[in-house]
Amino acid sequence: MEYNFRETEKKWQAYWAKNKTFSPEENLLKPKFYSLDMFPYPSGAGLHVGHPLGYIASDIYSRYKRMRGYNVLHPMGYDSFGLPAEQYAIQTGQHPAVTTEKNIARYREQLDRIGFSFDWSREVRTSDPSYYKWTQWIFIQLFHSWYNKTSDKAEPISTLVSQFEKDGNGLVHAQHSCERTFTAAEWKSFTEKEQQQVLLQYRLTYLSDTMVNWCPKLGTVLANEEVKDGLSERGGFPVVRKLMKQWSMRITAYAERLQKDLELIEWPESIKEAQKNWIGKSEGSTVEFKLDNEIGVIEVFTTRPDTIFGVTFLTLAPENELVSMITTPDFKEAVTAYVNVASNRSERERMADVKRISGVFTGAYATHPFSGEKIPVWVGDYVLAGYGTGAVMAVPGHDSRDYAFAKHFDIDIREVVKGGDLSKEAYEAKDGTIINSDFLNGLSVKEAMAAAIEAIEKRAIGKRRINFRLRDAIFSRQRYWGEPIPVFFKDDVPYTLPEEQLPLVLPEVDKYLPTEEGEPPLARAKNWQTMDGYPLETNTMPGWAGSSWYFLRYMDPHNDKRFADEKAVNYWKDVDLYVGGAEHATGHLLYVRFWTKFLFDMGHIPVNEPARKLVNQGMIQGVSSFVYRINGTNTYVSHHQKQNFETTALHVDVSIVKDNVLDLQKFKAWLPENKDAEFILDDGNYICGSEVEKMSKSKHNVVNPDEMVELYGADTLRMYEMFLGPVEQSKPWNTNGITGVFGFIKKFWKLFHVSGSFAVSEVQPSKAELKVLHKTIKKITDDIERFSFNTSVATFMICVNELTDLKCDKRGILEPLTRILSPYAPHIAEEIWSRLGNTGSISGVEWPQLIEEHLVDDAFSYPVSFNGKTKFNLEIPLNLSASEIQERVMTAEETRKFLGDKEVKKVIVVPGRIVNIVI
RNA sequence: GCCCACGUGGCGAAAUUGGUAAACGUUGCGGUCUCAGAAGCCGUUGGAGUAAUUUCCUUGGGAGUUCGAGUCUCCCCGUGGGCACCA
Repeated sequence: MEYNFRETEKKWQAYWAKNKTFSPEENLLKPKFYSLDMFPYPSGAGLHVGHPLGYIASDIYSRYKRMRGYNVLHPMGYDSFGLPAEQYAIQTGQHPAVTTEKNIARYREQLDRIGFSFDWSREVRTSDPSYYKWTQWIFIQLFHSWYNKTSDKAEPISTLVSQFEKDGNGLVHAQHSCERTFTAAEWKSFTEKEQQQVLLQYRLTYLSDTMVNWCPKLGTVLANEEVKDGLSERGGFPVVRKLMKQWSMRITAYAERLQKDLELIEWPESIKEAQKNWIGKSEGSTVEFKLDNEIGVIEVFTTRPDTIFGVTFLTLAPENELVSMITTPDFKEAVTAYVNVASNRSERERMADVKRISGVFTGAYATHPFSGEKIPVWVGDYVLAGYGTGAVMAVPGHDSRDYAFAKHFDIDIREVVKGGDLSKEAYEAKDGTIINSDFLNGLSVKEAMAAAIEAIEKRAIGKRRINFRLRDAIFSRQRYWGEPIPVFFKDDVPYTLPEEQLPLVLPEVDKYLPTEEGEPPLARAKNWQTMDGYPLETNTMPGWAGSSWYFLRYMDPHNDKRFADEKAVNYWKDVDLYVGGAEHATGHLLYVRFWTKFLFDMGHIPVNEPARKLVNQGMIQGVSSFVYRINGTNTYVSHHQKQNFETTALHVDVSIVKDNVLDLQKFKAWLPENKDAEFILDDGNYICGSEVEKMSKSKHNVVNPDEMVELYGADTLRMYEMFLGPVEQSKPWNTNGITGVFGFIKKFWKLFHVSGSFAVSEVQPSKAELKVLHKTIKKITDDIERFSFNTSVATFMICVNELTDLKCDKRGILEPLTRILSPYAPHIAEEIWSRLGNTGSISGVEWPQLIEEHLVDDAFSYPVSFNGKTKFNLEIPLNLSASEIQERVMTAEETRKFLGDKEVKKVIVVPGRIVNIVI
């Protein structure tokens, strides 16, 4: 009679696998629902209790949608290229493919035990050649494409070549990095090599000398989002700026669309906001300032053209080429010294030093285009070479950086927008009236902006312009464990491999380290370096390449003719529900949008965005335990006495700590160096310190789900993880409440038992029982639709308690209840479903119908308060449905008996709630 | 510095459109069962007053809108996240 979850869960997991219960049908007439989880990187630490949080939520939703008649695609796979496997390989000499395979097997085993409804026949692995064949194929498509700003989409490179042949590049409106202009005749006179070099500067993936984030310790370049505060995200090693020949992806071509299309998708505001910040669109104008002595002009970019009359100096970035040209002899020495110091400072130093103001006067002057005033030109490292034009018009009155600079060097500060107090700080608000500004006087900031831009354009000294903070994404990595870039070099110019030669398989190497000459590990491979005698590219792709299109591969994962068949792509289209962590906001989630838009432009897929709805699951954090070692000794001091000593806090494995008390025997056995450890105790116990942190192997705070499944079963684990709180919220893992959920499963099982044996009654349910059932159906349906699974668990508990009180044993109630429980606790639901005499899986059964009449009470009687005093009970006729009553407006006549002669216009009744009285 | 989110019992939390705040679980306390324990089961558990039906207070702080505010508006405080010399 006791519910045997171990046996039952194993039985049904085997059943699902054998019957392929969760493979979607080949039925294109049925509506589709594509439910996707971000696939995991299979790390050596195995799956921890944080991973399943999002997977459980999407699994509940997927199972629900299946019962609602949708053809559901719910796949899972592995993001199996990555740095940890490679670093492990460097240390042990073991091939990353071997460790990855082992880790995947472990993940799979752990995932299976939780009872997910994944269609494993569609599993993908990014490190599998049959998969990365198509990652390489997409790379080749990007290589052979350019971004035409006129049509506002990517086009084949051939359309660009024909424009060059017709008109040269003067009229081409493209996203590119080509600095020369040429005519059609010149184009035709170019050698093959010259033409290829030009084309490279237009391709959507291109090779160029780029300032990159070089991490010497990791021996590789890193993308901007892999660098945090001048240190590598993985490992925390210093990162320096370095000029290197690198592949990049021209994501900047899509900046505008990536920003604008955020409006079309149902993603969390915080993610949209993060992407907007990252893209960093700013609208403004360029302005030219003519330099004295006919040297030329300084072009600046400003978002505040309205403050142009407040300009009292110009500042150039130290790297700006103009600096050496304009500096007058008197200032040469100082300027050269300053530029040298600035260029030698590392990115990290410059960031750490934001507060320090530095700069130097060049001796040169420019003329203000409107007032004709002489404006001094300075050099300052607060101006970035890589943004805008590398030069700014300084308006100290209305920009805090210019203000600080002017104060420091005692430069004139001029007020041109009314509203602030310039003796204290710059007035940056875009709100106020323009003063001291000639033809702009009296206008608002907004009006002045438009007027100033108009005047600038009229005089042809500048143009309206939009700048983006977004940079092109560096695409090469000097690593082994990644997709080889399908490119060879002829005459130093890159060419892509013929598509029929894909995949370009990762070669074997003797060591996973760079060569002595500093070439990437792939340069070690024998019989690899050439393609018809031409050398192959030895860089590999970054981690995000494989994950930027995997959602498409699941649609048709075994196709070797196309990344996915057209029919499949047109049916499944895009992801309806995407669940994953918010840490990918400006990485994966931006790149997958970029590649989707590109594939859409080229006509390969019918959608412009990869995922309609995104839900971020929170992180389940670990509670780390600490021991305190007295410095220079092998003595550990208990938490409360540690302030008396100089100690170092060390992470200790959470499995040998219970309620903050350390198991001393286990601690001694844990690590060899602990064998002779001594302790200073509190009341005979060693008390550990604790802290909430991210779960990770190195912090020894990882809790695996296996243990929970073993103790309480998968259904309890699933419901408990949901019960912990909203899916979106991060929270530390604790098992305090799990007995409550475990008790629920047991009580539910008990409902089906009469004196020890399984039985249900065929008697018609009572009114009260039907009310409990339909209340629950309504609540659970609402909860699932709005992704509020924690409240569902509470609802189930209330329902079971009420039915237990009613001693309900009727099939008419218990059978539909089993159905709505099945997405949450599928194993016990399947078992009951089969014991009730049904064949087949409960997962294909229809979701029970909600009958609203059952929710209506026999009589409504509401306590009503009026003016905080008058109290009476208001009764409402029974013959109205719940929704009718909700909207029912009572007439004055009906209410007069309660409120006497007061003039009551109407009374609004909300079932179960207060009444609104309008007088 | 800028942008965003959040702040409710001892704890995790609920309150869906502005409508009885604290559902559900846990912890603690009391009881029942037991040789004993585990597991069940029953009662109680925001604060204050009361012998008691019951009354008053309470959603970080302050103000406002409203018949009515945890929910809406403004200011302040605190926590978390994103961006960070981006002109």
